[in-house]
Amino acid sequence: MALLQKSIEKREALLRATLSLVINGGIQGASMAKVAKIASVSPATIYLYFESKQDLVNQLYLNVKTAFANAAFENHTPEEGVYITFKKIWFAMAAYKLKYKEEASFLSQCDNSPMIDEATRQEGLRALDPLFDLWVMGQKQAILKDFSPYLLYAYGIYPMAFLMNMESRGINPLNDDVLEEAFQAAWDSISVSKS
Amino acid sequence: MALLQKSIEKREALLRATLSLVINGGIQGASMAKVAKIASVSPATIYLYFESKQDLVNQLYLNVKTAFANAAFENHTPEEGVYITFKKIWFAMAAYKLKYKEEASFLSQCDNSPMIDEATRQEGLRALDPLFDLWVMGQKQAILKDFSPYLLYAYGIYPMAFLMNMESRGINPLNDDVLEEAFQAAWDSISVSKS
DNA sequence: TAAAAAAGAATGAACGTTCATAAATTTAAC
DNA sequence: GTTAAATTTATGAACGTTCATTCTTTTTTA
Repeated sequence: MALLQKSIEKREALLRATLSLVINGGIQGASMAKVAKIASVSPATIYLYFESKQDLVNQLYLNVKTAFANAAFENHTPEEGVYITFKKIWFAMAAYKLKYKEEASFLSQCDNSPMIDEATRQEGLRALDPLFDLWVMGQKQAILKDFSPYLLYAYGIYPMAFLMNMESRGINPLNDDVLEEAFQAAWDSISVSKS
Repeated sequence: MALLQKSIEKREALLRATLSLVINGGIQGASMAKVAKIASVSPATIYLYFESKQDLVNQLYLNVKTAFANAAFENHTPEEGVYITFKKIWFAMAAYKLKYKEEASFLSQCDNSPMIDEATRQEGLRALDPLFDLWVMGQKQAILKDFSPYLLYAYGIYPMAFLMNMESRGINPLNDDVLEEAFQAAWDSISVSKS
């Protein structure tokens, strides 16, 4: 038990080391030697926990994506209606990204680069299933536009990544007012207009 | 003159080679040796045209970003009003991204990774100045929401990158109808609602 | 023939990964 | 309950390769 605990800690230290290196220098900035050094471990030890560098990065991706989804759906209560539920998810996602900036930056880096296996990417996407269910529910009730789930995601969620990037670089700081504006824009883009 | 022409061609061959390697394997997939081979040139020759690998990638970024902006503002006629002008820009951008998928994929890869110098990134952003002018114009006329330019960009333009990624992976094919829907979502998100 | 451009070979450093070995832990015997 | 064998876990050095870049030489151009 103590052993298992120790193993888990070492595994997580390796994942954390990889995360911090990737966000600062991309995947080519995260060499196995550097990862090992930061995690206070021999390079060879990494291979007791991960098959390869690719496996290490894939698992990091799944880890972070899952944590993100867990945060997003922490108080998931679809019975409260589409608008309230979406708003909760949206702000929970924003809160996660603001709290865990490194993780958020890593995820947005992964989404547009060939760094992650396509299979792993697909697996990660499944963590967002509750959101896709909500799309369907909203469309049945004629609250959400009759768009493909990806189009709804592109406008409902994806822009957050851009805002977080700008926030991280200090270009466009986020506060509660800006967040409210952003949410309003998201809702206006995906919801059926009331005119 | 013939020499200059030849030089320009060789330079462009190098940029093209880099582009195709980066989009398929990220920046670490684009080794100088591979770039040289694809451009039918010795590795040493690259250094007659570019200072370093970083310089090569930076210049590629500026090249592509400029071409993108040129396409976006090709028929730029702000005197036609905010809505028409934005719609023209939006569809011109979409057309460029659909026609030059490799370039579009490269740009979206650059935007979320530390692959490009911050200074170069800033320089590239300036190519989009006409769009930012349009934001101001729209806000003065109370047509566009009173958001920061980045927030307007996040919802007006940025989602396109996501849609193009999905299109490229064959996950969510784009046709004229989907494009119209996407534009509608963009406009609804950034424009003052008519209620 | 002088200068510029390009080539290929060579550079040391860094890469991901593996190897033989050493330390730590568990198991088994008494 | 102690000890010794067996097994697991971890190591640092070393592997062959590939990296970005440079050096020397050859080819092309003016």
